[in-house]
Amino acid sequence: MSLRNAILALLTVEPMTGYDLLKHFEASVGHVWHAPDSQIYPALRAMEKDGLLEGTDVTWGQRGTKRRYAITEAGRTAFREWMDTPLDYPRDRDPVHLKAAYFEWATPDAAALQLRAHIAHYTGRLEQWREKIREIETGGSDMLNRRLATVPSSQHERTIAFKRYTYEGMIARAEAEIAWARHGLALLDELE
Amino acid sequence: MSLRNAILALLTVEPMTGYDLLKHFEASVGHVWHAPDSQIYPALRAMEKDGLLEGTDVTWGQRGTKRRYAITEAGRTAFREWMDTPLDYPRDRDPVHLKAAYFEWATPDAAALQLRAHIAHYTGRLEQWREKIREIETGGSDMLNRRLATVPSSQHERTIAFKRYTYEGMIARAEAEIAWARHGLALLDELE
DNA sequence: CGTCTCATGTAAGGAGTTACATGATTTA
DNA sequence: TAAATCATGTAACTCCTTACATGAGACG
Repeated sequence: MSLRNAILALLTVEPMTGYDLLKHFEASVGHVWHAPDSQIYPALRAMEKDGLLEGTDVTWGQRGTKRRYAITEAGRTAFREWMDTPLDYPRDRDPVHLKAAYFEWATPDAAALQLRAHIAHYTGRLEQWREKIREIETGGSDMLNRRLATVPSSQHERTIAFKRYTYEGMIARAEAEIAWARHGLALLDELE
Repeated sequence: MSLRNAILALLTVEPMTGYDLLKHFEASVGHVWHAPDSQIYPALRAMEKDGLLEGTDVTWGQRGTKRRYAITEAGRTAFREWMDTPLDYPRDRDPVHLKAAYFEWATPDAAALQLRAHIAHYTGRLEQWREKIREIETGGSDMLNRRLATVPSSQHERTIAFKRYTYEGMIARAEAEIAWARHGLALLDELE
């Protein structure tokens, strides 16, 4: 249900088309929750059917139309409810650590390569998340600015703080992963 | 494909029935990769069909039979190949952090409750992973001992080191999650 | 006139969950 | 003899991925 709630979260700011949402998934929420077009469009139709959204056709250019979705009161309620409900934690299922447990079956070079890929992966993410925090701090985040415009200024601090807090968590995790992988490279050296 | 490889990893030690595997998933690999019976049994049949495993019916009690699966040479090769191949990293999709980004929509109490649940979740995992490391260190891990019996003693150090390394990674991650959630609780207090 | 962006889909398949089922064997 | 353990499934469903498709509008 997280996809639906990610969509609801974005639509609390303003009505959007599927394409708008797609772009926001790529540019902002996507750093925490990815969703491709093939998921978004059907989800929007289903959510409209369920009364969480209301879609209206908007003309686009000469002949074209696009569908703009607005969150309904039921949608807002559902989102608030989800926000107040504790999540289920899925059982652990971690391919990277599963593999690391059997590194004696890999060649040392292949193992090292994979640890370096792990570092590269999280280093890349780190950059992106740090960039998001920079955007938040400098007020350069479009989506956040539009969101702030919809809430009383007494809520601005909270709203900003939680976005920042989220990315800080992702960064801390990435740093832990990088440290672990570096430790693994050292271990491979030692064992050779 | 990780499920299949987790199964192959276990069967490199000795042939097992679906039920044996199920128990090992609950007790050892399951701390890194969970799999329920409804996944394991069909997977075993499919893997036998693909030539990765060879199943033989074994009598059990008076009338019963059970099927014991042994890894084939093709299975061993496939496992080694997987071990040498870098993983694809899935796109980020993290419900906890997604939610944290919109904590201003939750009541402060509900947000705090969820952060405490986060701490409780990872504290529990932490205990289990620490216990696994203790088992490894004291030689109290059945599965590891049986695995060690199948490899030359020159490989024992590596084999043990990687198991330990894996759980250390899980522990580091859990500690980062707990620290993040505590930070979140402090933040909620501050903002009130 | 071509290419990029905007716009929206379908279809097949893989992975995993939940619930529903059944029956033999061992052990207390 | 009852309960726990051993043993093995099926069916429906959700979520997500990958690939395949199409077409209009804007811009240079």
